[in-house]
Amino acid sequence: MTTSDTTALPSRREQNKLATRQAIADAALAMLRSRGVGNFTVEDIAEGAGVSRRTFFNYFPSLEAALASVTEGFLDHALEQFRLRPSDEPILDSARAALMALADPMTVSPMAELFSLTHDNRALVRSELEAWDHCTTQIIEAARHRLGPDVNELYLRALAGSIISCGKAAMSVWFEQHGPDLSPESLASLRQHLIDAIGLLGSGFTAPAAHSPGPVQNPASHGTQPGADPQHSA
Amino acid sequence: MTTSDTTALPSRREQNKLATRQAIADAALAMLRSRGVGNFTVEDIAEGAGVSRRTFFNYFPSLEAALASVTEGFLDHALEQFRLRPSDEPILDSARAALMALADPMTVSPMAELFSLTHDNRALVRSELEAWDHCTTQIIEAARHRLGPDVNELYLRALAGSIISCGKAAMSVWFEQHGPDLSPESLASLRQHLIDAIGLLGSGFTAPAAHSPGPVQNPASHGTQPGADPQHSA
DNA sequence: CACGTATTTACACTAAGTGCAACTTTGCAC
DNA sequence: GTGCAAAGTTGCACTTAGTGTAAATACGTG
Repeated sequence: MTTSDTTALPSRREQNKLATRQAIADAALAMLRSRGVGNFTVEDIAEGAGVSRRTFFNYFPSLEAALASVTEGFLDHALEQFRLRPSDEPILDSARAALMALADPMTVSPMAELFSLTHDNRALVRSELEAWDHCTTQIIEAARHRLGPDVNELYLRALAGSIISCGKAAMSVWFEQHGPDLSPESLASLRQHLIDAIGLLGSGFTAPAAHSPGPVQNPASHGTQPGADPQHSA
Repeated sequence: MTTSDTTALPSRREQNKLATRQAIADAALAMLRSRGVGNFTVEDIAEGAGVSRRTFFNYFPSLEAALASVTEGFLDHALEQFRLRPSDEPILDSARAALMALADPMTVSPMAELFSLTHDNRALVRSELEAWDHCTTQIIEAARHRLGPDVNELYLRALAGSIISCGKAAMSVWFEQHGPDLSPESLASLRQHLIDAIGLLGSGFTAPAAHSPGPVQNPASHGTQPGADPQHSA
């Protein structure tokens, strides 16, 4: 308690660690930008961050992990929103609201860049998957906490996994359509994809629909309205 | 086309390759069994398979990949079942049927062993995730093929991802409850979990329910029936 | 059997990741 | 400020992963 700060004081040491970590992550992204995937080493990143190779490994277990920290930040943001939702809100509504926070320019920007730069790399994709998976377990924890200790474990995991899958689906479709375009229109489209995906989840995927259903107004606030007729055969 | 065989003839060379691949995968699993995760190298596996280290890398890009081939085989089996379903069947019904094939002793056995042996390894888990993810894209392809080229891409991806998530959830809950127990009762429980998970998905997760709802008879054959009342607020 | 092609292997090399001990910085008490 | 202990950084040595290349071996076919 040297200086009674307004909010949590990370104590110089913590601050420095955070700064170093960020410097490394930034350097990694910079390398990715300038040299392209696979054309630089951990040593390059360390040098770019003004730190020794050994220190790099004190912060990240691998080159890929350093890049995946972007995704982690992205997802942590959504997670935080989720935790802030009132606990009597239907879970899918909370999920929708949390995902909505991702469609903010500042938040998607690094993610979109990472998307466009990695696209086709094996090891990178693995680390991305790990980040999404970690987010899933966090949602499970948050939801368990919200719903009490007696919730059906299967319900919890299937739901959390599906929510994440919907988020991933929306992101990937959006990116495929708009690339790294962050214009308001593009972001509106991302938001709509997120809404639609959660809508599909809430209605049990009863409406295959045709190609792009266009910006349908969010059908109902309590997203679980099932589609009118379950005409999903060919 | 040297010999017009009844079905695809793998031609000695192909056979050998397959055999080598299998020998390597087997050796990897054997090492995992005998030494535990992290206590053996690629060289050990190669030696165990009677093959050079370089040859190992001709077949698998990493040690983890060799182990994940178990998971791949497991999921490929389900995928195959999925592709065999009539194309006018509701997708969730097909998914349930395909997942059901996983609850066969011969099929789960290696998977269950892998589960029990890896449990807590970082790199291993990454490769597992990759396998599930690969399966997701395969489902997307299969579903796209089934539903025609005009399906909403978001629908496709969100659905495929959710199906996989439900399968994963069922597997993990089952394993946590039963460990590597492959008795008929245990397998019946796995089947029920898979049915329940797809049921939840089909009904838009409208029923948090309490702990273990017990073996509910599969509610309806056309799995997409939404729950009676969408009462999912608190 | 002989020949062309596919596969395996040995070898060499770069880079990942880790343990350890020396060194530097920070937080804190006096 | 000075000193000290704890936390963090670095260099070094070492094992293992993963890849390129060219020689050797096995296979399929005439």
